[in-house]
Amino acid sequence: MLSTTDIDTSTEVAHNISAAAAKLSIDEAMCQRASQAIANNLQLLNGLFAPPRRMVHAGDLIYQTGEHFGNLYVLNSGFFKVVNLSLDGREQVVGLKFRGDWLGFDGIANSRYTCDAVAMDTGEVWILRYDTVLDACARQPELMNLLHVAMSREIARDRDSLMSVCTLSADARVADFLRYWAESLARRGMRTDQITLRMTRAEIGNYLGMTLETVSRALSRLARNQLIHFAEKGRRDIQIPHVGALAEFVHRSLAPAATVLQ
Amino acid sequence: MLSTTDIDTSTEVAHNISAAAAKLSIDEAMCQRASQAIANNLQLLNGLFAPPRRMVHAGDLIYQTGEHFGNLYVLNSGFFKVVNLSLDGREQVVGLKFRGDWLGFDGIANSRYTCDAVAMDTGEVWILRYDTVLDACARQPELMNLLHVAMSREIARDRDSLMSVCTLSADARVADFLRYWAESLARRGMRTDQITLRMTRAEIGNYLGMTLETVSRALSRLARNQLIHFAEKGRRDIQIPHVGALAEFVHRSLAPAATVLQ
DNA sequence: CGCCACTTTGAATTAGCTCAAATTCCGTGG
DNA sequence: CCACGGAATTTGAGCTAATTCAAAGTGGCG
Repeated sequence: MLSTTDIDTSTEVAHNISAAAAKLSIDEAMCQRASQAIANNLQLLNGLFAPPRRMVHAGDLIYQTGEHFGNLYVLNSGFFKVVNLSLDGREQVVGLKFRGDWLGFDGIANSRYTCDAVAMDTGEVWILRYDTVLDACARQPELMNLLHVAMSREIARDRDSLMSVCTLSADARVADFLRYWAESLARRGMRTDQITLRMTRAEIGNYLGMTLETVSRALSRLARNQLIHFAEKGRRDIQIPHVGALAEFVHRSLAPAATVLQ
Repeated sequence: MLSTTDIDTSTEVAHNISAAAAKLSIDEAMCQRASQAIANNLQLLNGLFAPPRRMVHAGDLIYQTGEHFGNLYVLNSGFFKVVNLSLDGREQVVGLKFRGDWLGFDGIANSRYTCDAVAMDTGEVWILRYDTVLDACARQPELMNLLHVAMSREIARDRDSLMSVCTLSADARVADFLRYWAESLARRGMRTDQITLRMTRAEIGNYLGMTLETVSRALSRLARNQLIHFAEKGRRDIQIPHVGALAEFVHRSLAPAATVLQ
């Protein structure tokens, strides 16, 4: 476990806790609402812009580091990864995107995209010209809010990723990754008992800041402890009998000693 | 070094490289422009809103996890940290903020702030009601752009943080942290040859995903190798003879073997 | 001036990495 | 439909970077 600095937060701690709880607890009703909200948002965008669509397949680039910025993208279906590239050749998966998510915000600041956006499966991307969106925003407060909420979510999610990488053990990080993936599906009305990872162990490891071997070992340990099961054939399909158990495991793995994986 | 997945980016690689280069190279002229741009932005905001100001001191909370969202904050002076809290009590420094930066974007998505924003020194914060900003945005494209650019920057910066933590060794991470801090000062027209860290080793370690001892050792190694010097008295003040040398060290530490710190 | 928080440094331990080999999977072409 | 080959995965063994634990040193502030 890594160090946690002691930062003064004496006041309103109880308030904090209950608010933080809101980050986590995921139930059926919430998922339905989330799914409906995503559908509504897509409908709103469709009504406003009737945007051109692009079908993509695994490996297709939506946009690329250094490319001139001009479009934002909204994902109607599919699974996508965002890959940061550094000068010295490092590649880092910094985000995963699903139906209803936006792509391209990183390009606004410098009129160039600062990462690659890559499809991990067949999907449909809606293309919105940023200029057009801005114009519409000025007239449609609802749209402006939608846009800001999307950016705000991305900021909050990125921070959670950093916290994961900085504070969790490898096993917990993998468990948390699966929980996040399942939860992302749940919020979009998809089943979560059986999920198909669209990423290799190497990609997962890259995203989580560990080697592919460590990912493999962590998955094996989770399976040995019944937190997940592999489908008979193919190790890309993973059964998650109870998503809550993964969250619980992450929590448990923070406790000083005692009950961890075998 | 951690794994880097092989992701297909065969096309336009040269384009990528030069674009990625733009992320890094920092020169005098660029800093002057950046500093001027920040001043202009602050002036614009002041003209539009004449926002109420708040003087803060080290340790003061600007806002707190769970608190109802209503304001955005613009930093006129000072140094600030953003701290993510998790249900289970983990604390993670997820961002550092300086003059011209905004605080509070994380609150837009769920009408509650999802982290704490804390002053690390004396400073002045401008308080903007989000409603008011939205109204003004609808009439002032320039303001809307300003806001989006600020959010976009934050997204891009968060990704860079994640990449640092995931791909760099402890020594390189500390060096990169110092480089980032110095560069942030440079972009605001402040001197960078002698900087004062406003964070304890524990806080730096938390931010970088390592223990305070590792931070201390890394700083000692950097000093031993003349990349930095400690002021005669007090280990909070650090001299950086040549910021570029830090970037070069980070780069060098990525090379398979050879020349690393002693 | 003395306390307390922060920092440094050392020694021992360990989580996760590297290297290596065996196995499984999947797409392709016969 | 099946055989083949390359890519992905698993697992083991040894190693190393970073952690933990401990103790001494230092500095700022009341």
